[in-house]
Amino acid sequence: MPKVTFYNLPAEKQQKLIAAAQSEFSSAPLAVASIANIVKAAGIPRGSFYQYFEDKEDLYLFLLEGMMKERKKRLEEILLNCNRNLFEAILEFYKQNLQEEENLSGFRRNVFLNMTDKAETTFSKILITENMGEAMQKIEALIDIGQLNVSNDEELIHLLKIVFAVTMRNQVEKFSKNLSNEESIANYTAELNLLKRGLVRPTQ
Amino acid sequence: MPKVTFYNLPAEKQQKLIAAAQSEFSSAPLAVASIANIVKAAGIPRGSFYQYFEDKEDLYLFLLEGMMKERKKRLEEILLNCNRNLFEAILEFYKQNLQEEENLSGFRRNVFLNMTDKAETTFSKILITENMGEAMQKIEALIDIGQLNVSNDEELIHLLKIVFAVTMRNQVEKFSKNLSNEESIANYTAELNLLKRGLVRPTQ
DNA sequence: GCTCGATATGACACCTTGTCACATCTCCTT
DNA sequence: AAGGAGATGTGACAAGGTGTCATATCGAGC
Repeated sequence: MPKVTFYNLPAEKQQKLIAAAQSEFSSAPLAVASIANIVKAAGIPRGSFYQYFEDKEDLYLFLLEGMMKERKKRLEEILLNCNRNLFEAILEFYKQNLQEEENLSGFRRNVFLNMTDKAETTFSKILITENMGEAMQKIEALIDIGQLNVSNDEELIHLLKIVFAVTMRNQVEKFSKNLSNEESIANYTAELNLLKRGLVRPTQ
Repeated sequence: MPKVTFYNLPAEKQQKLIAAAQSEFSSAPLAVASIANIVKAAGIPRGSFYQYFEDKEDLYLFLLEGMMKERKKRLEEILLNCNRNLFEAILEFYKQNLQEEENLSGFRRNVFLNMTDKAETTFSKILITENMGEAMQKIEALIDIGQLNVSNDEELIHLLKIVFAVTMRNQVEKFSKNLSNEESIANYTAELNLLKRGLVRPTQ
């Protein structure tokens, strides 16, 4: 996370640096992106960069967290619009993500195609707030648990992790195989339906 | 993949290079590992390295593919031992993986914590052979599809992709949160059970 | 106007990668 | 046995990346 000096910067300068970083991380994955390019685009000297962030990854995760928070907010809105139906909402969320990615920068693409554990942890906060208690109440306000085949909080967390894993895999596949939006949505829908009804044939 | 010159090398020299690479990639993820260390450990000049492999990533994916093939073979054995029951077998497979990782090199750890799309694609071949036809027949020889809640090949592929995604996520979580084997197996078992019975409460 | 801690700056040491001109080997032909 | 062509081996090197540090500058309080 940024150092205090970054937050003390005039908002304008912060934005310029963020924009420069977004641009660089859009055209190159973390390992390939260069600080030289970022500071050049932002118009700051190299030494200053290290006043604001620990290193390249620090800045990267900061951007990622910003994106994640914004996505989380969007998902929560969709959930409320879908009567708290998790599966309806997550599909709509997925569709909207693909839509946005059509225009949007390649940042998400690079994130998905190079998923480090730190990025994944940051990302998983979209769906999963892990710590029991207060956070669970918020989840239960957003998701109609009555519809789900779980009997306690622990199972609910597992369910969310499953949905997260499947969603991520489809996103990655979309980028890595260059699927069309329609193909990807069809795949994702099929997998969600499988998830819903169960992978094992019921014994009668 | 390696160039022909690599395969023309005496087996001993090949092995030394592979061992050196394994060691380097065990102590550092792809982006951090250095060719200098590998060639030093293998006792070959830097220039030679580029006769054998395109670059660092080429070697990395080659190692990964070797590991994947070996894992795939192991999974197939387990499937046959488990009467072709996919879920029983995949759990046993998971357990054995954790066991091995206790002693084994940190290579797998670094792979899981830094999953690029290329690595994931290589890896997904453990379970999924994608191309229809011949490959599907092999899958059907190994997995008792009668137990599964699918009605065609396409759905079967989706099912396998789901299982792959969930398995991967648990592996990553195991490493990234430093879970004990027992914790990780308990989580994985819980998620498999959820998958089997379905995430949505059946409407009566 | 002075002082001191915080911030800004860019030259620099150190490290990596991939290449290339040149040396050496291998094996076929004569 | 000599020659030669193509494959392979080799390490010095250019280009470029990272993080640091000595030094300059700023800014608030007295």
